[in-house]
Amino acid sequence: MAVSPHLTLVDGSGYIFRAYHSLPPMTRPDGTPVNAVYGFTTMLLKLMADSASDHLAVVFDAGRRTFRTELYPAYKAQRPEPPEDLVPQFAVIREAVRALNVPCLEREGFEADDLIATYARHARAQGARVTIVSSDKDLMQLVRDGVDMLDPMKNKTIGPTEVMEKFGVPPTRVVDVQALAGDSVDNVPGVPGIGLKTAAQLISTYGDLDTLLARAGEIPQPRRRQMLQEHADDARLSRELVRLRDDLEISETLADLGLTKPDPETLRAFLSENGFRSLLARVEAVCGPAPAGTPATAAASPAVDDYHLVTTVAALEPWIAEARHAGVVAVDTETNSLKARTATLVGVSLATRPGRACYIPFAHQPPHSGTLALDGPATGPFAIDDRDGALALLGELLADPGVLKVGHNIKFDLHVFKGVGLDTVAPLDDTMVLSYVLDGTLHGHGMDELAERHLGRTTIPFEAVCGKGKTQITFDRVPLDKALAYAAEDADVTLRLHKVLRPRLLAERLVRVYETLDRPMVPLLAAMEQAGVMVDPLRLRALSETFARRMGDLEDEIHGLAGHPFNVASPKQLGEVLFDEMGLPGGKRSSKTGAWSTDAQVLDTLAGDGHVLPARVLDWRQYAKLKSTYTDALVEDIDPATRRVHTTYGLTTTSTGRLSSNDPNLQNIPIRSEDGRKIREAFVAPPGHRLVSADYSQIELRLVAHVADIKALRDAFAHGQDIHALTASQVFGVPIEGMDPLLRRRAKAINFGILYGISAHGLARQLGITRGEAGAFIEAYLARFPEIQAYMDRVKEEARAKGYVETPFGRRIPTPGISDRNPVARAMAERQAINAPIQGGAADIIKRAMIRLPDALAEAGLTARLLLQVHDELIVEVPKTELDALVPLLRRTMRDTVALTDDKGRTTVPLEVDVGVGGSWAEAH
DNA sequence: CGGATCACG
DNA sequence: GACGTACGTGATCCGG
Repeated sequence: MAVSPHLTLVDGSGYIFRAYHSLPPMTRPDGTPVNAVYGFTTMLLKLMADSASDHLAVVFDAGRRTFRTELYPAYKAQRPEPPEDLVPQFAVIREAVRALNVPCLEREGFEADDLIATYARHARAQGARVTIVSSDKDLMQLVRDGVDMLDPMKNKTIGPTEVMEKFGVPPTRVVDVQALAGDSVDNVPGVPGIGLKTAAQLISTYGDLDTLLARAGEIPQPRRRQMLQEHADDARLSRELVRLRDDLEISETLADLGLTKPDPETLRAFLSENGFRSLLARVEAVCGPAPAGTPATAAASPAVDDYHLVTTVAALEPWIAEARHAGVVAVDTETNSLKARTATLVGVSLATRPGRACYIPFAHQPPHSGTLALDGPATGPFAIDDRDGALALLGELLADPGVLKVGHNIKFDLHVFKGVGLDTVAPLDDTMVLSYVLDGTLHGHGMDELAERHLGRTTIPFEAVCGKGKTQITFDRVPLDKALAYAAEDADVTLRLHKVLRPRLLAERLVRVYETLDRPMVPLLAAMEQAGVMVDPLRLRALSETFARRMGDLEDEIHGLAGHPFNVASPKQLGEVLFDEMGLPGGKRSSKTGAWSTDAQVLDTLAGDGHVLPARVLDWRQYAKLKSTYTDALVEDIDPATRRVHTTYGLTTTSTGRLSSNDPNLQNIPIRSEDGRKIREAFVAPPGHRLVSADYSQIELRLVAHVADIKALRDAFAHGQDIHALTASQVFGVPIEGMDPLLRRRAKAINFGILYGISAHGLARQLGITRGEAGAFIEAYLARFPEIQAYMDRVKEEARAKGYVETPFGRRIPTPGISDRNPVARAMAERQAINAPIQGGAADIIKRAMIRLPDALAEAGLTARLLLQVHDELIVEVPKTELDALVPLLRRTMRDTVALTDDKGRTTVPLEVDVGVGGSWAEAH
């Protein structure tokens, strides 16, 4: 059966910039930067593997001058030059495309978009389907029946519906809308005062641009009418600029663009030259099997994986010996649950070198069949012959100081091993943490994703082994042959990832961050999770009842006020009651869904105007939140065996280096409201103990004073002054003595704004003042503390030049959006870049203190233990008898483990720690 | 499963 | 008055 051809056209420039900005700097041995080359190559390889299309071409821009710059010299004139380390990569990327045997299309005097339009038209004429790979909105005008787009950023297909969402008109009218709205980034003039929304509305009303311009006199709004009449020629010019030319002469026919396998030797040569060793391993997959006699590459591994099932201690012994001999072993556990602390150990896999691994079953069930005996008697073995003997051997290996244990998210395995009495796993490395330190949140750190990315290997998905949804089985029910293939691969892949990632630490100067900040956190967090915190269920249940009663009363009152019952928890129904039925003023519709907004800000304004219903809903919401998220849910999270709640900390989740806490989240337990704070009374110390809470005072502002080197702030901190009052006195020119509390509150908001990468709008919103007033405050602030502006400029520049920013301790935080063409997205990336070293620096400091603490406690002979971390606060459980010794020790450890110093080692800003003690968290705080 | 809302630092 | 609003998280609920 003939299948219609399918042509994929890749917007090469978009791909290049995406590759460049999504990867940290990389260089090949001769110093040439290659991060964009590498990213581009992997993206194109992935596209070739995933795409169902049989024709492919990559289209490039040929230069800056095009027929459009002839027409209108300002067009795209303010585009910044590409980063200097990207320029030399353009030529290499064209080499990459050629090495992959993919045609490159480009034409002097035209943009890539025009070639794409032209080739798309020809392909359609020959009955082919077309997919354009790009996230450039300018290409959306080409979408039609048989032509769609693939946005590689979001991995999302763009068809007529998506174009309609973006522009408010069908693809055929996109150029008209763009002609009216213009584009400040590309210098397309458009008509002043008309943006995307208005343009779409006008075009929808009048049909097309020419009709609109002809009938502009009918526009009711005087200003809009005048603008349209005065700028009609600008609109026509704009249309010529944005409309793509699809009538270029073509140099290749559709047949010339047919997908062909690359020549393996050419491809190998290219990959070797650029040092893409991990990609070399994929050449066979891309080009077909290598001819006999091809020399093995550096990343060579057995052609067939050497995986073994180990069911006797006698068979296990040589594996342990092999691991000792190698000095490195990858370890992975299989369990019947994702709750590591309580999971049953089902099996363990070990990998001793790439491609060689074993699986030791500990608790597999006999195969399950509906009617017994139908498959004959179940035959073993389903577990290793001598469980205790095997665990003893394994325990020695795990504790052997001469053997590095490598795991992927090894914190999970530490809990599982602890569950079978194996307490010591050291030394250890974690490939998930390595990946996080190297690449931050540029991509996920799951093993499957990393295997694909770094090894070009598609791993067996868990669901392929255990199924999913209702029919999912636990791992102990998986037949041993499948369990072996899955589990051994996990250990194998972990070891291979370690070989790729560990050397990058040194090359990219991240050894210190990994070794002194994140790796030591792994066993420490495991111990904190294991310890848990004691929670009093009676206290929580009593609160639940109180909250339920108040909610019931409020609900009755709300329904009465509305005149009928409705679901108060439904923002949709509430919005209809408030704005459609009651006709209250001030309704805002969300731009996305068109639903009425009913958030606290909106309700608070209405309540302030004397409306009772919104005020009651605010109260109801507070109780609903406290009850469902905390008092009800936390009771369920108490482990009956320990009577404690055990959270799980995320070490590789946040963009800045902070921890996260989940299942349950113990980093967002209420404190700001009176009712909410009561929940902390349920977090208690066991009999004979106390909880101690110690938190850093103003740590992020201190970091600002340090990184931006602000003399006035440094002095204020050095002298222990009230920092917000000082700010108010500087900005508003009032004395500190007898200050108006309103001014101090405003200064405090400005200080927070600085941490967040201040904007007049954000500050205005926070303080309920006008944008102009907020702007004036910021101006006054920057005049008083001029170093802040220099810091912000410096950070933005660093982000643009390197693609990342750094904390004072060397942690790298990628800033992928920093050169985004969309000014809103770019501004957000800039604020993130400004905030990241501050938030991340504070995270580094508390991590250092946490890592130091167990040793400090041991040296002092104390048994107190760390239970919780909440970003700038540590909660420790301590026997009453140790209290007097612990409090000063904890304070000193947090305050003095890390010092903020200048390049001569002098302290720039001191740290301070507030400590509280009590029988509950509420009391201690 | 995405969006709205709201708890924390 | 075009664009959309401060930085970083996770849990719960609704509604398609």
